[in-house]
Amino acid sequence: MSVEESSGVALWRQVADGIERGIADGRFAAGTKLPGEVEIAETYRVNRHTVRRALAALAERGLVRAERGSGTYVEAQRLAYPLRSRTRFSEIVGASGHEPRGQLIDACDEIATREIARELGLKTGARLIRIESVRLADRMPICVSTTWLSAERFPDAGSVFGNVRSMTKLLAHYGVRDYRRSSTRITAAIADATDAARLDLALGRPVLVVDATDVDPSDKPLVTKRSRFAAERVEFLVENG
Amino acid sequence: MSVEESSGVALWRQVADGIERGIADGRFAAGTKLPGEVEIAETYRVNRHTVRRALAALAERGLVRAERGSGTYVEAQRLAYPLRSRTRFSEIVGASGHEPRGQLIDACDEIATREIARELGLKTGARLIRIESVRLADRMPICVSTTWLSAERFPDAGSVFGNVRSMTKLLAHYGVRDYRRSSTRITAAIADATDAARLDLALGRPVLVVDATDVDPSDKPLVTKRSRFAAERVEFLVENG
DNA sequence: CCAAGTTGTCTATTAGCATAGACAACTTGG
DNA sequence: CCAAGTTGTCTATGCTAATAGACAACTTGG
Repeated sequence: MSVEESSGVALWRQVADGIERGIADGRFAAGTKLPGEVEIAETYRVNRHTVRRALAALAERGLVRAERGSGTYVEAQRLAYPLRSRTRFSEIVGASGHEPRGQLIDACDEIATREIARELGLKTGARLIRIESVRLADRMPICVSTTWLSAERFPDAGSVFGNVRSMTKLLAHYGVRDYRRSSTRITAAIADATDAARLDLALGRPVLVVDATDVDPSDKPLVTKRSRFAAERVEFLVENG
Repeated sequence: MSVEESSGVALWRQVADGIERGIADGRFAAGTKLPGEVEIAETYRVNRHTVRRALAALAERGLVRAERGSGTYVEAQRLAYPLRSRTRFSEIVGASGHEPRGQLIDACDEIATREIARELGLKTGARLIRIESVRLADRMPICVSTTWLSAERFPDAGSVFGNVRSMTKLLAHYGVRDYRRSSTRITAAIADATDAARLDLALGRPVLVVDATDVDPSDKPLVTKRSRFAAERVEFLVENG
């Protein structure tokens, strides 16, 4: 709690480290409000601006989030999202102790572009169903996905998804007992207005853009999708070897 | 080896920590010369003045010692000197992996002052033998001692010490099989010219002044002494409880 | 709607950090 | 004794840290 003088470690850094330790050891639980800046300043006996510098450093790293007029909150721990051959949103979220949910935003017919046709092993111009959905952990939106399936193989997929609210269940509905992730490409972008609204995210926040294709056990492509994850809510884990 | 920018940790502190780690893991052995300030500055890619700040911090803590015109040296680790009931210079030094040595400087007869007489349980004016000696670990002087013994009980103690060069052996020579430290008083002073010469110490460096009396198993006083330790070479350990 | 409490932003000042260059003072090896 | 290399000290400059105060913008609870 106390700060050292002339130690070669900046005061704001000492305060930031102190708060981070408080978050790590549970004194400041995820989602709760930190003490006000003035109170923190009194606790550490530093100027309020020094506290603000410390909080800014923590916010930069995504550990806390300041809400003007209200307070500064401990960010929920990022959802650990392993990228394996077997990648299932509901399983990953469930395993981390949260309740996975899916929500249909829109479903419509579309014609395959060359890229999507190649991913799905179809011919350019083949009939597709495009599903826009958002997936949540508890009530926190994690990602929005645009999913393409062959309209021939999965007729009426849109309304099916609207009922089961899960891609795994949708595929099971069409007799697909198992599938796996064949390819994953990751990049990042800035949330546009649509992303921001759907993810309940501030405009301009980073999103992780994931292009992925799932295939059945005989490597035949089933679905291809582009998902946009709220970067501050997830952390992809790539298992090497 | 590399330095971080805008981390809230001052550059000089990062450099100091780096050097300290080098000392701790043996890359810079005790007693050896550190690279020159210019070389260190190039290694860490900082200004020489920043290196000097780092070295000053280490010197302040006694880890290094700068010698003008020559270089900056890693201070030998301080000798751990436990202050117990059983305090034997040769045992303590030997246990820490160094070779203990004693050296007679001078021995003469003296008349007991009131203070020394009280310590030794004699009458003021009793005949004493005073021994001036220096004790070393390997070849490094650790302390100079002035030792008083009863001339009646330990006749010719001076020449005996000159031969055995150890207080324990001197006492054994007179049939004392065991003894223990009964009292120890510690204070500090500045090395005078005599201390400095005998301890191979710079003038003005601090010395630890220890007044102690050893007694036999029946608590009869044997010897009393005043020792002056080179403070930068020892570290007294007081075992509490 | 209001008052209290919160974060956000601005100006200003002081102190320390880091850099740069120059030279003095000293040691060492030849 | 000299030259090279070392630490010590001085001046100077630009930048960041830390402090202080004031006010704006916003949220919350009553």
